[in-house]
Amino acid sequence: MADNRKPPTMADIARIAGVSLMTVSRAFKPDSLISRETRETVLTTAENIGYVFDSTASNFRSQKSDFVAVTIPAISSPNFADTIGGLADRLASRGLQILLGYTNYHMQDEERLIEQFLRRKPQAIVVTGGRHTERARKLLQNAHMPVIETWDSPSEPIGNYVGFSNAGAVRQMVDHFVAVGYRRIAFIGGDVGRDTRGSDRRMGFVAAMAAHGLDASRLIAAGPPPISALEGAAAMARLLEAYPDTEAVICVSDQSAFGALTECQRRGLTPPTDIGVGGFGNFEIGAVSNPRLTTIDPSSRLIGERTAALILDILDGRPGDNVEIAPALIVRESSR
Amino acid sequence: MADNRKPPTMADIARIAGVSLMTVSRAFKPDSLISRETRETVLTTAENIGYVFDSTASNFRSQKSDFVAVTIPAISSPNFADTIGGLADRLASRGLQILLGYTNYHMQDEERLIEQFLRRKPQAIVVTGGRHTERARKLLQNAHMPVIETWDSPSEPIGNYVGFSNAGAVRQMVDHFVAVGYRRIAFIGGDVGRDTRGSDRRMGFVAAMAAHGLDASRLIAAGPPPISALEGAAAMARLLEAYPDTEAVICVSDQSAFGALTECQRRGLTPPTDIGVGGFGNFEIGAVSNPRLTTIDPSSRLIGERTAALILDILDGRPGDNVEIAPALIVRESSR
DNA sequence: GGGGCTCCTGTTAACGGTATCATCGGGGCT
DNA sequence: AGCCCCGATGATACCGTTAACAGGAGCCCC
Repeated sequence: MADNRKPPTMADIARIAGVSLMTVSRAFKPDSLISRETRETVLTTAENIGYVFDSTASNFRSQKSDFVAVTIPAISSPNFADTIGGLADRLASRGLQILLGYTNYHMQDEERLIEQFLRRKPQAIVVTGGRHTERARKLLQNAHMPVIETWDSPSEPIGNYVGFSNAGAVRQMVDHFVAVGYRRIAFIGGDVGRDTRGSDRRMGFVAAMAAHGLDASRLIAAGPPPISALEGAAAMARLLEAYPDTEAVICVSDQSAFGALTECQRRGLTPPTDIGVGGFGNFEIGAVSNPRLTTIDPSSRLIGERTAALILDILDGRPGDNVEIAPALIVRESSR
Repeated sequence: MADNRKPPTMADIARIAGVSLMTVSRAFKPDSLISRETRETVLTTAENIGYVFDSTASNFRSQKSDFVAVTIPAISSPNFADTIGGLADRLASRGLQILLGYTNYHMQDEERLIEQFLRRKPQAIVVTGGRHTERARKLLQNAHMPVIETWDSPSEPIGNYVGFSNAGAVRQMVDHFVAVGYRRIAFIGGDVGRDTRGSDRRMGFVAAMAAHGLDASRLIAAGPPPISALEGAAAMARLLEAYPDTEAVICVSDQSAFGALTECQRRGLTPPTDIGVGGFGNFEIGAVSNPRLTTIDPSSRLIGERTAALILDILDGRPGDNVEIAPALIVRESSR
């Protein structure tokens, strides 16, 4: 309990416990060769003098950290939070810690984050999406560590990926809408060029409409992503003014879909008969809204878990296979 | 571009650029004593050979990291996400990086996280709430670094705090409800003993009701925190079965309040006349629901910004003052 | 009795930066 | 001229842990 100037080190423990420094070090590694009682003596001594293990020194000497670096667009999105949760839980069992950063949906910020993270020599790096700045791509390629892209199914992956085609997911929704009879269908999303997953969904919408021989020009850009429920509502208002005969709307997220829904109701339009509404993400809000929202479930948590498994596979020298997640269309009362 | 076995170090740069190792080191510190052109030579060389700065070695030698450790109950809560956002943005300007962990509303998990984080020798540690395990308190007290508790106004702070009285915030809501005429008021929260901020709000409810001479026995525990909208709806159903004459309900969060609201509407009760509903947190959902939710705005982002400022004050040797945040009551259409 | 195990412990040398102090050239001042 | 100061650079030691290797004790088996 003595409060000296310097915090105690393993050398102090060694001296007090009457063993060598190396023995102290071994006492802190769970699977190392050391007798039960020696370990107990060491750990007790450590506890007594208030020793705190120095991860920095450990990482430095062994030339590898116990970090896995992860970048996501926004902390506050429930989807990405679920992914992080699955990832963190699975990695924790191996003593790996998440180093989390968010990009604000800016590739430039992502590049900066990646650069910062690489300085820590993480065991692996996980990024969201398959599009990055030129420099970021180069950094990742030269990083000499597992690189996992998530939430997308990139045509030219840097390393591995765990994700799905955002365009394909929206196609499912369009197919459903067309099948139940909607024809004049619109799309509400964020501004193009920032949120690449949102852009992909928009492109998927256009392609799917074209495949059905339908007009795909009803596109509303609601501002920089992520677009909120309020922005979704405002976009819905603009949509109905521009195209009053719109029969259905597909939104880039459940958040915005919920906003669009409330705007419809404010105007006396009752889903699903007056208008069909679809979202994306399977957020809780879509399950409690009235009517509940038709949506796409991207299996956010599963993405995280599979990413963790993939990382562990690669680190253990097993082959790391890309994972194609199959997003599920969930039909609820907001569409026929 | 040569892809040797070992990644290049400062020594390699020094050799190639024809300067000493120490000069290379200085070239990477922004405010160090080095001529403009020497620095440029060094940095260019570094870029050419694909050098990546080793933060671990740097932190190790200088015996201080550029981390600030932060624990929050859950990643997915918009409130904590905003706090993290404010904190991270302000700290980034000083090159400090957030080391984030979540406790799942478990003090035990928090203790484990704190122990893990302290091994990294962060510059400061930020925890959510003012209640911790005995051991966690001790660890923090002995940590020899700034310790900030947030989202609470602890009676016995470990170090400093940036927060508010959760009980006091709820008192404002009760006062408002009573002032506009509600009397038989209930409270919906999570199970007691886990989420201490939620428990504090519940206690604040009971105390405030007592102060008005009103009965405070209508307390519904809706499960382990955080309680979702669906759980809020279920709790509302139970509440109305147990106490059909309830005039108003205060919920521990906007999420649960929104669920409660939908359950009321499902039963044909129209706020604010048939029943009053209040939430907590000023989430977006309360601003887009119909009717919009009366709530408390805890200034989540401000908490993060003030926490960052407090940390920088202390690190710079300035006096660090505790910050009392004043949560604002926002009256909307869900209450009279 | 000796060779070859296994199990445990110790010795030594790093890992890649930075703190610290020394050195050196040149300009301004007395 | 002599002195000091200042900006720029270099030499060296060292941060706390672990990799790698070297024993030594005890045991089994031929």
